[in-house]
Amino acid sequence: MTNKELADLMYPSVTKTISDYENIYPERNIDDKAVVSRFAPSPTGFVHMGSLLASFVSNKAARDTNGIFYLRIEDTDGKRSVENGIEGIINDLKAFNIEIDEGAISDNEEVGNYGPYVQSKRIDIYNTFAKWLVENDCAYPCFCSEEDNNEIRSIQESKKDRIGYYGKYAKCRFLSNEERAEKIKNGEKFVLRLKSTGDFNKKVVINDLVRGNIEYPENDIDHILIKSDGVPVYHFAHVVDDHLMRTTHVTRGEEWLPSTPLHIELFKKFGFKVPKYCHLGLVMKVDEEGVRRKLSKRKDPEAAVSYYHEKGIPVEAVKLYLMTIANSNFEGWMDSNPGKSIDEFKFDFKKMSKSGSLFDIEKLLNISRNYISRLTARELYENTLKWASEFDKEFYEILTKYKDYSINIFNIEREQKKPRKDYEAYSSIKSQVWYMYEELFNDNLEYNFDKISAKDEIKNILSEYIKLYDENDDKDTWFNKIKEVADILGYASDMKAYKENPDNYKGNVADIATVIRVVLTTSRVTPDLYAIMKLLGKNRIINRFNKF
RNA sequence: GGCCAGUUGGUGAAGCGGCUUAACACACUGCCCUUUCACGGCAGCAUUCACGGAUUCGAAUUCCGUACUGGUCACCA
Repeated sequence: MTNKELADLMYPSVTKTISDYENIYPERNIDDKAVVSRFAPSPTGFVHMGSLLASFVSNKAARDTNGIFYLRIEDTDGKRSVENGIEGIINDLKAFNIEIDEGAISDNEEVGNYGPYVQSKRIDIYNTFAKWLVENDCAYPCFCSEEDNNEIRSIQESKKDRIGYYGKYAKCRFLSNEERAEKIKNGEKFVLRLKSTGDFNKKVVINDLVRGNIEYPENDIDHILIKSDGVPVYHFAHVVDDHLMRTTHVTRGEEWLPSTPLHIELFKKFGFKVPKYCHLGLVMKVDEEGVRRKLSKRKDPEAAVSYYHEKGIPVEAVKLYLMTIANSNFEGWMDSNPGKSIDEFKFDFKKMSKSGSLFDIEKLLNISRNYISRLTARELYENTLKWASEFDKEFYEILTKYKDYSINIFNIEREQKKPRKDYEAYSSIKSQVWYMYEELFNDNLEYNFDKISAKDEIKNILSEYIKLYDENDDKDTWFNKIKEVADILGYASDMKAYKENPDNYKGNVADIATVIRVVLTTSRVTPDLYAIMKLLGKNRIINRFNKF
């Protein structure tokens, strides 16, 4: 019995040939240097920080070269799929402005000429390629059960042999086509296995854009290509899809490095060009026990990109952070190109770190803080309002009710060359401006006084001060009045004099200012007091003085 | 256990054989500026690049070995 006859028996429904598909999906008509890259997640519903980095990087590489970036959904494992999982991923990408040229755009729609972009809809294609492999003696049906495989494994373990279905252990490889046909006709379940011609003692070189040349032993394992349910495994789908979709750059996590020799063998068997590989280091974190490990979807809330939305960290800040992890020269580039957009930065795979980088939330927050500080008061108001509408209803209502007032608050020491940097995320703003709103400045206030904390003395200072306060004062006059209070009550109004002889005074102007600040806001850390008092107005100031 | 990769300060990292008495950024500490809070400025923070050997006039940078960390070895991706 010929291979052709066996192939027909195994895949009776196949009507097309590989060359039919080559015609349907021709070489892309784009520049030689243009990168065709993709993001290929399982539809689990949300994007992991590591995948976001991968998609960000491959998107950037495509953009930089006027290439194509597409989204392919790898749903060959039903267990990993989640209802509306595709939409979840698309929304996450959208939120980060990662634009897709082709691929799935919702749970059941897609755009582009190289589809379907959902693997479960490509079974006919896979079968065609599978059939070709059988015909050309590159693959065979395997009838081994789970028990058979376990047995092989335990023999290998006891002999200290390499684990796997290969060489003499590949039982079904030695069946005749007649035997195979008979089993199939009897309705026996089978998987399709690669008939590997690799030699473990020979080396294959992976030319990785991130890591350079890596040598691996050739693959000699007869890997499963198509499962008994007729659905391909990742390895097979990767080779078929990335060839047919004319991918030039495969960007994926380094966990795929060990199976790359298998992928190369498959590409070569088909006579396809091997794409360029870019294996990225994993994104790590240090957990409570001080152990460095991969950022985990289950254990680490910050692994999910939705976490950054809830926190109110601007998308742009996250992108900036990702770029600093991706290419460490990015920060320097930013400094020497102030005001330029991240889009103008030229990304380079070769500058990526080979080792997994630790996810540094402090650094992210710092970037976010800087980013927010450069927004105008109005932009900050709009962004915060948008965030609050989703995550803090109370604050949303207040912001809506006091729009202009809120913008004035946000404008304190903003829109200047060196603005304040006190908001690290939209979610942290409320806790830093709450005292400006009467609705929030009510009972159970906790005052955080510093040096002066005796109630009588504070009352004293307040009553002296309120006699002098005039809300029409300019900043100098305003300050001089605080000095005046200092003098009256035995505090130093001149800092230099105070520093020379601190013992001559009860304290200094700074202490007086702190008292006023804390009574008005409960906090020792606030923006410019003068501006705050202007916004509060004299009536509320008096109320708060009395309330204390 | 086999195979592969990685290992520079608290963190992200630059470094590609002499320009490195190891850049830059974050964090931290101190000082200065200052009415407060910030911002900013300055200074400090690895005599040393996991360890051991080798090559070299010279090594964080090349080679070998060891250790550690991570990945992988599924009809998961």
